[in-house]
Amino acid sequence: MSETQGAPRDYQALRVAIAGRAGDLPRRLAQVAAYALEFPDEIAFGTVASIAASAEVQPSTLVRFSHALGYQGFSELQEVFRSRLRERVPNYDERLAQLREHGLADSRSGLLLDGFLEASERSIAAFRETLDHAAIERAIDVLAGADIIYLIGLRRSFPIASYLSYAMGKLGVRSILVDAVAGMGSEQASFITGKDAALAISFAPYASETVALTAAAKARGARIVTITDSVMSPIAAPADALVEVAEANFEGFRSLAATMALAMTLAVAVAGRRGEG
Amino acid sequence: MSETQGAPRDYQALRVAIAGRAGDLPRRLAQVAAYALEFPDEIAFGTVASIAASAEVQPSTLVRFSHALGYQGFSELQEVFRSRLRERVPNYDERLAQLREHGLADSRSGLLLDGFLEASERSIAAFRETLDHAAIERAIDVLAGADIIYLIGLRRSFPIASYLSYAMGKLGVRSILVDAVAGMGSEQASFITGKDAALAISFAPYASETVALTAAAKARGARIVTITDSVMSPIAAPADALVEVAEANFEGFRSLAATMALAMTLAVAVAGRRGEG
DNA sequence: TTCGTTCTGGAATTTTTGTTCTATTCCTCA
DNA sequence: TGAGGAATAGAACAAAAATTCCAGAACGAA
Repeated sequence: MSETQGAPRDYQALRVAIAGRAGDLPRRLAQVAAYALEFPDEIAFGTVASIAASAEVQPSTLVRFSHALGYQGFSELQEVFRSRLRERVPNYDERLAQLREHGLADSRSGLLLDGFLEASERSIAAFRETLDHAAIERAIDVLAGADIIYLIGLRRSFPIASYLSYAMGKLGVRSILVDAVAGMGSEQASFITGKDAALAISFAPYASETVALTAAAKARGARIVTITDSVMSPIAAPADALVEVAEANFEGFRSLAATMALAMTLAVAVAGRRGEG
Repeated sequence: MSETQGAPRDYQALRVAIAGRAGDLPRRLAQVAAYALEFPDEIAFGTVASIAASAEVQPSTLVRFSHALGYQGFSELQEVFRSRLRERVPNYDERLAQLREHGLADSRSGLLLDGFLEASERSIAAFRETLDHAAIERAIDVLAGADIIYLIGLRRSFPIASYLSYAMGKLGVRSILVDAVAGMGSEQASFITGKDAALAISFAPYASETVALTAAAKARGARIVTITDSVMSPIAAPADALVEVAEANFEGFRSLAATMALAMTLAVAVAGRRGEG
């Protein structure tokens, strides 16, 4: 019966309300407030029990928190968090309309293409969020200081390495594409010296040749720049500079979009750095 | 206990699965399939009862639908629809905030990276708007009907060709990567027959070897699929199927994002088409 | 048509979920 | 230092949810 009044109906207003009251809230409620602002998606989709566990409070605390903000119960508060996601994912409706317009909505290849395009978008978005700018600067420093850059990337990473080879060639940066055709890889790599650098690119499951070539380059005194998907990667350890890229995948194939943009950046930035010096 | 296996874990893959099976599904399940593709938000947020009412089916039908797709229950399917909203692509304002947060706004490499990432996004968006679905279907038809697929792409297009070589190898589609190392290209291409197809990729300024190799393949009776940036391209004329892709560029380097997604689509679609037949 | 199989609707059942309640703990202030 | 009041944890409960089950309808094959 009784109408809920003071409680915000939309997410942005709720954020302001939470932030404003966070100071004079009891300990556990303040804890929930901080959690809510940091993990809104959890609040939107979780259950009282799961959120409570994740925020390390009791389920009843969430209900008290909701009451404190003027809601009748937790469900009412949760509805506001859900509305935020309902307020249309950007472009989503337009994209759907496009899909229909092109008659793709019900063809397999249309959905495939859409899936790969979206995986690329997600990769790019995720890379923006997680990227470590300092790491990229270090990578540029190492590569700009090198005499010759050896590009090591096989299988899925080979397109990246070969693109770098093309771009660096165009920009006048001396580089050698180490391809493992007929065991040539280790021979090519044997010319590497302490004045050079190796740019190793590898993603799970890490090609063993890439790991071996990187280790060999390191052993010969070259500096190592690594592009990979995790600090646990076998080519992470020898790296002087490590850039992490986590690509989204679709149908078992990972996007290359973020890594490719990173590769372009490195090539242009290294050329630029040298041009200055 | 028993693990769910065949069922897709991410939304885009699930869409493909639903669309693929919609044809051979019983009446009410097909009705749910159509509803799910049209109102994914409802599935993500609603309850079995509310969704059932909205889709005009019985609650049990939703559970049956989930089972039909390989899930243990409706909740498992719903989780996939929720993941779509969790992984939503941030909008422009959020991106700007990220840029500032990372302090990239005033470093050269940060701006470079942002520029290349944005060029990729623009390419993807533009491709979505201009794409010719029928052309892609024709390309898939030609490639699926071929005995061996010869992949022709040099310079900037070489990463695409080499990626296709990798993906097709993984998918069990016979292909040969024509690389022009030491003039080998024309020799490799000389084995091509009328049962084969050539997939030629080239963008302005078109590499003369690519043009020559494509013409040679055509002369030997092979069917030609072309990925290029204009119908005026020198490899457009001999094409049996032509897919146009216009990539955005930044600092003189064109993105590869849209072309790469197209390449992945072709590889998976061709493998899928062959799997059926 | 008849038989057997698959599909469907709706109620019954079980599980999960949100909320309430109360004993206990933690502060604050005299 | 101890009384009084607010805050909290955790169990108990009631409501709502997902899932299962089964009788009957629809469908396809013989």
